[in-house]
Amino acid sequence: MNIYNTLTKKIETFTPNEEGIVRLYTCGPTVYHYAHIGNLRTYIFEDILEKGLEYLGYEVLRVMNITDVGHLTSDADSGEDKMKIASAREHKSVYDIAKFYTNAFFQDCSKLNIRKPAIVEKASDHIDTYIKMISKMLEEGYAYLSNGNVYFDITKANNYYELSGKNPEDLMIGVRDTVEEDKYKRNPGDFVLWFTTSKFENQDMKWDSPWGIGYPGWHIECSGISGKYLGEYLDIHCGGVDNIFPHHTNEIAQSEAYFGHKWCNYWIHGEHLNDQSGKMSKSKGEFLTVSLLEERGYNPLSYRYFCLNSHYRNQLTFTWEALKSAETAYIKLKSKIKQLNRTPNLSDKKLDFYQNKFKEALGNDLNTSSMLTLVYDVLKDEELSDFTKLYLIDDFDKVLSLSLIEEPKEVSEELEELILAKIKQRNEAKKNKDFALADKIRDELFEKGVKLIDSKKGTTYELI
RNA sequence: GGGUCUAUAGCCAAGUGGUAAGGCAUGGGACUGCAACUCCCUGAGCGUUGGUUCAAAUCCGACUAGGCCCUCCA
Repeated sequence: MNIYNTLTKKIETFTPNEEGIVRLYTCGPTVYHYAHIGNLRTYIFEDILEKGLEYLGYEVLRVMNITDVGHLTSDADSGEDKMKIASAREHKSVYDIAKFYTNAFFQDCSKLNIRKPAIVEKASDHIDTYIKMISKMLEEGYAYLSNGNVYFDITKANNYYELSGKNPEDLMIGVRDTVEEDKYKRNPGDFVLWFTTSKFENQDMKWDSPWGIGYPGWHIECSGISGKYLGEYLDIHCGGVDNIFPHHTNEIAQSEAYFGHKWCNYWIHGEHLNDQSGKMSKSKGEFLTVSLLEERGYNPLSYRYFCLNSHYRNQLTFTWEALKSAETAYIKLKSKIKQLNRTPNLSDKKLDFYQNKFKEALGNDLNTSSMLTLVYDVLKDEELSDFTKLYLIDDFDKVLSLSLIEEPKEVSEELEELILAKIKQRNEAKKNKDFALADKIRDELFEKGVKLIDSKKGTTYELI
């Protein structure tokens, strides 16, 4: 499998540390609000990555964190804590907020056929791990105490700017006006590992530590959780592009300082979903959630199709028109598949050919667009039996997860009898040119969720 | 100011040096009592401009436009 590595800025052949096994860490959500569909785009891409690696025969050990604490708007000690804001907004404790939005997040994922990672861990459950790491970094001189907080000294890190490709001299401190310089830092780029003093004295989640009562910095949680569950050598770390700097940059600094060696070989980042005015955010424009799509009558999987039709490293612009077009395509595709004859008749002919093509597209930096095209190619291939087509599409759908093959709905005998009688009655009416009656029967059945399909072979029906 | 990415038909989009996948939409046709479903047909020379090459959408340079990042973000 070839994949783009942010660390080297090149497409590389993927080789895990241990043969056949992939240790994959994916940054999870900060659970202070509903996820918008832009957030979810990243999880769709990670889902494809995980399932794609499995398709290629790897065993994937995947861990995701839930950020429920310590996510300040900045390390410069300004701004506000997101969890705290949500807590005040909804008059709930931060714990309830976290629980509520964690559940909401996984519900959204489920609607998009995003598999929940086997290991999902809350940041607030691993305080002892962070304390252990921070203590060691202090002992070894990577970190220092200043004004009650523990900071990481980025000058001690090996190649701190490698991932982000930034040049320290060119960074503009305080590009955003809300960021104030923290005079207690040794270097402007240093970041906080543990807070005991901040502007938020009313922080609800607090723990005792060797440096006083406080809470962890945002970045340490991922290093801590990933190290605890996946060990010292990580194969792949994923997230959205916005995490490259500073979050992932800081994770590398911490983890490598703590472990004392190179930590993660591949960094893969998903691009953003934009709206027509640019980057999608929770604070401006429409707040697009999975629920909103559903309210507007869309199947969430149409959104998944929309994402897969593009590439995870391309910025994608969301418009309702584009979603509509994706939904039409998705419905048509499923409808074509539905017509395939399910009588078992598997031929090996071209099976390998298509499966290899699929692996090729997958291995080509997750070319989901080409993977989708292959579904269309299979459907069009006259040399394949219907059953073979279904077999291949089912196989591809293990990765695509678009629920392309629907099990036919069960029809009770009574209902079937009724429908067949109605169809017979309608055919009589048609024969007698009583089209009013024929249409009436069609409409009545439609209201009961039965759609009639007229073809040369006669009239059949399908449940909707 | 620095960095980085992108630019392919009305729209989404593949393309990784050998002469433009696929999807949606459009238009035409078949089927139908009408309709839905389905099927067939239907379109671009790849932002502009230099260069490298026998050959460039694909490589290099410049320009233009746009997105994103530079301590909140997926």
